[in-house]
Amino acid sequence: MYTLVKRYSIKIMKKKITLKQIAKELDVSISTVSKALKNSLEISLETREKVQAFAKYYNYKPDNIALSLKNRKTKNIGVIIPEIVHYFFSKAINGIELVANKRGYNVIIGLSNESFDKEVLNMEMLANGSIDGFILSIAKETLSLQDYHHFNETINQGMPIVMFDRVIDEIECDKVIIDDVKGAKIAVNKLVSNGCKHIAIVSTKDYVSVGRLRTQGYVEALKENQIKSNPDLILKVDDKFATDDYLDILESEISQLLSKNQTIDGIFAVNEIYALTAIKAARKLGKKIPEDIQVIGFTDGVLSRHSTPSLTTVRQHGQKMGEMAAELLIDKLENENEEVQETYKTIVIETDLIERESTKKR
Amino acid sequence: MYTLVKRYSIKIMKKKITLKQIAKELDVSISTVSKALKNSLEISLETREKVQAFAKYYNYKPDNIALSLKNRKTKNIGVIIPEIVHYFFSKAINGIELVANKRGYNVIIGLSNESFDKEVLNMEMLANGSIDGFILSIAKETLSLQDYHHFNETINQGMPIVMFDRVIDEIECDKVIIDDVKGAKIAVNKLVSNGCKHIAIVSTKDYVSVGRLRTQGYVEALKENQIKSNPDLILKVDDKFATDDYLDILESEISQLLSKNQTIDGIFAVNEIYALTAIKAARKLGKKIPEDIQVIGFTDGVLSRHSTPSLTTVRQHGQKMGEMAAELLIDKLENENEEVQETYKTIVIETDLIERESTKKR
DNA sequence: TTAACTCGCGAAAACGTTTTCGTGTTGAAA
DNA sequence: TTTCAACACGAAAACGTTTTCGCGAGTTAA
Repeated sequence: MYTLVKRYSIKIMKKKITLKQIAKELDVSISTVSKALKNSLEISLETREKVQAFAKYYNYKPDNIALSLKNRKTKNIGVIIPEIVHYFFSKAINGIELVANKRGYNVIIGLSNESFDKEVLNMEMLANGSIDGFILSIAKETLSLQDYHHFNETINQGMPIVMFDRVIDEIECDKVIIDDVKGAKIAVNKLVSNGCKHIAIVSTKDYVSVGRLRTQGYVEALKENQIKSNPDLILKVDDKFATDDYLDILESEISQLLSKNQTIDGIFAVNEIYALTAIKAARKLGKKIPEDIQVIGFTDGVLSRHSTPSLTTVRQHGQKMGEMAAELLIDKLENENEEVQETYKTIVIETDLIERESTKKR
Repeated sequence: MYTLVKRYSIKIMKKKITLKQIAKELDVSISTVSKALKNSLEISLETREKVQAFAKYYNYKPDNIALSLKNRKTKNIGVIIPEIVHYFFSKAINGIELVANKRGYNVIIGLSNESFDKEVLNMEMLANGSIDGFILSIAKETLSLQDYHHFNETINQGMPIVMFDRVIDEIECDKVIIDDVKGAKIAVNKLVSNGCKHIAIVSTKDYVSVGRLRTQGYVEALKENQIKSNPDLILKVDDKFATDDYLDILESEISQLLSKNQTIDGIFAVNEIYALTAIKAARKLGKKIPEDIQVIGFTDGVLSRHSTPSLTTVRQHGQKMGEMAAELLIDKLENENEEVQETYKTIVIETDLIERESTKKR
């Protein structure tokens, strides 16, 4: 890494201009300037035109901070997510930013890195006036600690929260989720109708709610198809094994599962990495995908589309979830006055199945 | 998509408390409260303790907006990037957020979606007091239009900008870049020393500076290795073909290149998608990777690691770039007073080669 | 001529801080 | 007793807006 340094001469700066300066220049009062810029009929046409011309020339724009202080609202929304280098979450932010921008709001990002402390810190940092409301998805550590005081305190302060994807039932706020159980059922049903008799699942430990719910959907779907669920076929791995450093451990666990249960002909994995690792492990054991084993992953991402074979997935619509969350939050922000009786919505986004090469064509 | 609505009874809100309210409750002046909370010796120990206890009980925190107005700084930095669902940019944000948070700053995200208008709009929206400075990477449309007035205006207003990755030489500001020419040379040299005689490049049109520079590095590296560069082996595709909708077109272009030049035994691609598509096309033509053709991609991402064969890449250190950009910006923000003679730095981050399965082991 | 009105504008408060500059009270030194 | 410093605190300005209210000058109607 090296550095180049250049020196430049001083530039004539055109600093931002204020109402006060305009007033002084034109020899009128601040009030008059303010009203003239709003085209108030209270001010004579002559004065209005003079002020507007001057303001335009100097490219006057009201100061956001002063406006925020006056109006007691910032037009910023805070987004706290576990990580950003992640297809689903970045898609969600994309959706949030889209809607926020359209409706005149800015988006402030805070990353919890799945840590409880960082989540709390980030929220405290933003809750002191920087934003009007939160959109968030809860850190895994918070979920396992089950300490939700920071959410409740924020809500009690009168700051609205919208949770998405990783939510907690007991917290009273708007929520945007997918039906994990149903999504898992769709996947398992697909495997069954594609002829699979012995379907395994690669899931996370139960404290990650999405893992728990998807496992539940798997079990229910089997039952509905009159297939006896076999505990040996349920693998719950520690979720840290989805990070690159632990891929080997993940692969060997899946490998063991497949070796001990040679009859497995279908795998449902609760995320992309698990699914791809399962395919890798299966291949090393001489299995062909999808001929010998068919694989479906939950969570659609770039990997699914570009892997070979490409992966059949349950699509989560991250962007849509972000959009809905933003709409929900801004609706609440802009109606704050009238409503007395609070109502909270939970929006459930439908999942759908993207069929690719890891399942058989029918 | 369906919606559940729940109703809850009204909660007793603990709204945020202000200095004024504390002052009133304790029957002292606002100034006294302010000083007491800062533990100023001007205030008697007794009063200080009383105020601090009260403030702690009511969880007093100074209002950020009021502080911003008073101090004329927001402790927010604005980040404008072309897209966020993108490994490199999300890594960069990760780095930015890391440093910003550590140094007490928040990060406001604006997405240009590669559009000039959105870039301008986003910057105007944020420049009116919401932030103290910008970190940005320029939209492709802006690069092709070569209209940079918004950057210059922002800088002239006295608001610092740090550009990263996609930068413009003529703009006077701090920059964080990689040495694209050098990175390309590293890749091509690797192919040459691995025995490749006929190396092709899959690049973008020249107005995308990184494409142009990497092509330049490719040409120079060939020359340095006494290999005559063959124009037929240089494919410059429209960069929109990197989006999923146009993958087929991209693939057929690469296919043609390979069919017409059967001697090709090495491919250097300026991004991950191009590289993976090249592998796909080559395989369909019966070529084995890396035995028949070795492939190296610029830009390391998730796909490179998880594809089969995994892809040898030139790593770009997106996170590092983000971190450096943030440090640079915040350094500038916190030194604003003393410096008169402006100096601008350009930091060049070294690239390195990650060897994976798409090149031969030596 | 006077009362009532309209017109055009300015003063001031408010939002929540921080900080400078008083000011009244106390105690001690002269 | 007088003088002066130290002490403990308050008033007010400032940051940049918006908005309510008041006020003087001019116009109209009685």
